[in-house]
Amino acid sequence: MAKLQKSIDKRNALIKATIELVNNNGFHATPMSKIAKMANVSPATIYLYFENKQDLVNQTYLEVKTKYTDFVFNTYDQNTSVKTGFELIWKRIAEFNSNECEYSFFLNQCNNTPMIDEPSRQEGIRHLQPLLDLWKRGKDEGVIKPMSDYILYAYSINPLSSLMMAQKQGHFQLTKEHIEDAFLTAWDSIKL
Amino acid sequence: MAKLQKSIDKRNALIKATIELVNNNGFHATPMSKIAKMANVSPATIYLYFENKQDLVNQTYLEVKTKYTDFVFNTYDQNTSVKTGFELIWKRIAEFNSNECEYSFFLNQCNNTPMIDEPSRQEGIRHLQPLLDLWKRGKDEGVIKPMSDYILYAYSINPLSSLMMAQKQGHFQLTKEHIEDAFLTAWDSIKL
DNA sequence: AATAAAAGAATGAACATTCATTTTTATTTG
DNA sequence: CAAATAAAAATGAATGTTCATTCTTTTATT
Repeated sequence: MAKLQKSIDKRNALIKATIELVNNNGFHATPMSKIAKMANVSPATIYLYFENKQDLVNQTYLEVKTKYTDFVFNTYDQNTSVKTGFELIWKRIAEFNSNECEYSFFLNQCNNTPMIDEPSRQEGIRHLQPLLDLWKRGKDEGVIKPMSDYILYAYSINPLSSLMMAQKQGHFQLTKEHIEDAFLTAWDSIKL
Repeated sequence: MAKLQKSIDKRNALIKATIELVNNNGFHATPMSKIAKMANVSPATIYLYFENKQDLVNQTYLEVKTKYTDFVFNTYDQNTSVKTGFELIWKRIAEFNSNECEYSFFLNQCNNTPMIDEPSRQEGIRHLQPLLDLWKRGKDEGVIKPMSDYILYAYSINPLSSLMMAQKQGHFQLTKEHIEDAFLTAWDSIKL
């Protein structure tokens, strides 16, 4: 195997291990030694790839956030109605939450704890720009309530995280119908 | 001051310090020594009031959750329409989130991380029973969508937490109008 | 043979918890 | 009521462990 590929594999294994361990134990209860063990690597090797633990978790966050937004905006087409555009994005988010539960859970934890440092957090938010642009257009066209983006987000996107969390904790099983209901509810709550 | 009173004061100071420090640093980045210092107490004293760190944070969680539900259901009257009942509860939750930001933030962090152990988490959930009962009645009367309580919660209650988090991070300022908008949105999203 | 990557063991700091004393409060006795 | 004693509460320092990070040596690649 080529040298570079081997390095990438190691880095990926480290990031994967970080996600799994942090999801189960939280950032501070996840020792570097365990991350190393799970990635089949010596603790010292982590420091060839990352500056320190904070850097490891920051980079993990940005990597996951990038996977998220790449997936979410992949099918998005700017040249549609606001509603259609929103539906495309929303359903991709739902799909991601459902299929990539580990990633979603990790992002959720990052968003709700002081685990990630501020610059990385800011950069993570910037990835959502296409959705904010769509909402801007929706407000201009008078089809979306003229509310703060934070409120729109809180009402239409965040519920998906809550559902995912509830599902992860085994409280119930999300079905296709749930998703359809939830989408209509989301749209109802932001449309004019 | 009476002896017992003195003890309660110490315990309260410890719980207050725990909330503040965990809010800012997270559970595992909050050493017992700092909690002790902030409460003006020796580290050893903590162990007179709590078994260990996990017990301290579990008890803090239940205490805050109790404050929350006591406040939230205080004005609630079962003998009203479902909508009125929901409005009473919802607006109290909004008020609590807004006025007791520290408590809300703490609860939010507890709900989104593996910080609290499962039995305490379960007990915390049980406190919400009156709201679940109201939803049951609403579904029976045909005024609330026949969806899982988790979805109802995700759509009508969780957004408040998101807004509170956004506000705490200084992204925007919640006003009376925001709250009113948000309530209508919440009701729209669960009513039939 | 030279260089780069990786490893395991070592280091030192931070931490949760306990221990040995001291201080405060309550109780008994003259 | 006051002095003496017992009990409880509180403390600062000590303990043993865990951990992030670094150092030195070994292994793989060029």
